[in-house]
Amino acid sequence: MSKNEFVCDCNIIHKDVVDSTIKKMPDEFLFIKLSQFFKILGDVTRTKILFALDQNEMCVCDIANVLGMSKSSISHQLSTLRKIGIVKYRKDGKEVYYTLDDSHVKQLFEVGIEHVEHKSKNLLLED
Amino acid sequence: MSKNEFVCDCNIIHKDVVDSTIKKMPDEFLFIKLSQFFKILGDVTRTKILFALDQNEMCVCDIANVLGMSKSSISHQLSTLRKIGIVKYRKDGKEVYYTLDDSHVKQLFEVGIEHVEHKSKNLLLED
DNA sequence: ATAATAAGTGAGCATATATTCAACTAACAA
DNA sequence: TTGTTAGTTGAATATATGCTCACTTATTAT
Repeated sequence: MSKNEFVCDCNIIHKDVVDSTIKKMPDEFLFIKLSQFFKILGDVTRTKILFALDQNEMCVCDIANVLGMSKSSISHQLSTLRKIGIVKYRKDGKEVYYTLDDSHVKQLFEVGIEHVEHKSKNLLLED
Repeated sequence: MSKNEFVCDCNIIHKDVVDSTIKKMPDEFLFIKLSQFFKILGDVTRTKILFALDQNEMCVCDIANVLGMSKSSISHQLSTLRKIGIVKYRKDGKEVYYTLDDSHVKQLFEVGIEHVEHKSKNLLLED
């Protein structure tokens, strides 16, 4: 009787595969961190903000104008991005200037765009 | 009077920056597709499933056992992953075997893990 | 000091979504 | 045929989250 029979509502079909995969799985903490990071990129507004900041340093008002959204919503999102440390800012008078603070974001965009373009190409071929 | 004054509840601080950034922004469709793709990776369960499938081809029951979750929840998630085309499957008798169907996922994991490890290193330094 | 403006923030609302539960289908075995 | 098991699916529930609104803070100008 294996432990796993108590965990899931089905029998183990391939015990060897299951066991070897479990051994290779990183710990819970990494998965939580990893998915939290991807979740940040999983929102249109944040994706746009990050893409925009990758082009230029900008104040909140600038970003709001580029995206055509309210200062408040942008500020809320920037606060999210600040908390997980992928943007940084400097104050200058009344304005707060934001910049990208993560080299990985750019890399992820590149791979992500490659994916999107690859998939839309497939879509065309499927027609 | 610029168009943008009607779009946002604030004045444009840096019209040149705003305009040049707007020019560089890809169209809405790309942002939607891009964030949809990242959103898929922004869930702990899906991240684990994809990581597991990157190690081995597995049936639903196997995956459920590896993650310690119900068949039903895994099946729901696999359906999501199928719909956007990042996993594929083959039927063999009663079992359905899933595999990764996207080379980009692996790349994204690598960059993502790099990010997470970089950030946790920073966390240690800040103490 | 007072007014104006950039930015931040908490509450509330609307929407999205992850899991559970129960019912169902498909394939195999006795 | 009947029972068993792998997998799927729809509905319901609980939770998360993005935006708006109203208010506050900080800074500058008059």
